[in-house]
Amino acid sequence: MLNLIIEVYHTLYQTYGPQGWWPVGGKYFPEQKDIYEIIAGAVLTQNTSWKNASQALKMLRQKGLLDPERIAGLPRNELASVIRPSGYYNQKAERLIAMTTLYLKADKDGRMPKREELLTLKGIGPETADSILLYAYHEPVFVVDAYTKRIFRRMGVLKGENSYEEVQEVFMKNLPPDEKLYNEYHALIVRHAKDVCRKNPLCSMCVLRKKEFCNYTEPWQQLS
DNA sequence: GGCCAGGACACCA
DNA sequence: TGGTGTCATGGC
Repeated sequence: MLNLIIEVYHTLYQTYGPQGWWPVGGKYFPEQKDIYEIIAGAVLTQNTSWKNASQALKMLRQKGLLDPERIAGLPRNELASVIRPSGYYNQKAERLIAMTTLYLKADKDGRMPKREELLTLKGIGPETADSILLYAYHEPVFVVDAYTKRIFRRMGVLKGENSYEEVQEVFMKNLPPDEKLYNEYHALIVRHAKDVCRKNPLCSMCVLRKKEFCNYTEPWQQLS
């Protein structure tokens, strides 16, 4: 299992190369985007294409609102109308204001928000919380999403484990705690799922791995 | 014109 | 716990 999870990473990286998700940043990449912008992006992209989310970010920037102090004090309706392109704008406006308030509180204390704190906010679930910790604060936390579960279940790596934390544990036990690795791996999974998984009736990994270990068949294939 | 995206939550059995 | 409905725009 250990080799498999690492091997898949290398295969994906060799196939697609670096995905350039939120800049790896920190001391390694000084041009890193502002932490707050990454946080806002994480909320705005929930169940939404990055194109739509970035449109909303652009609107915020144009109006000079990509600023936690201003967003925290903005009426929900006003914020909602600005972030409209990201969809779910009423929900997201409320979530973004709550998230921003927590960000400011932590920042004032010179620290980062804790995972438990993030999860107490309505609308911040495990994936968004971990995305914020990983992509904004460079914490070595593996981000699990629906693609991860689907792909690795098809491959047989995941079997019974279903909950977010269970799946996360499988990856973190089998990978070194390297935030740059986690950053790239998650982005590569999303890239591959979009490129191949969705368009191919067979397991996506079959394409990369030449059907060496995948025995997945779609339900309609089992019938015939 | 239908499908779905870098989710989360309330509600129900 | 597991399944389903809801939130909503814009790109393909």
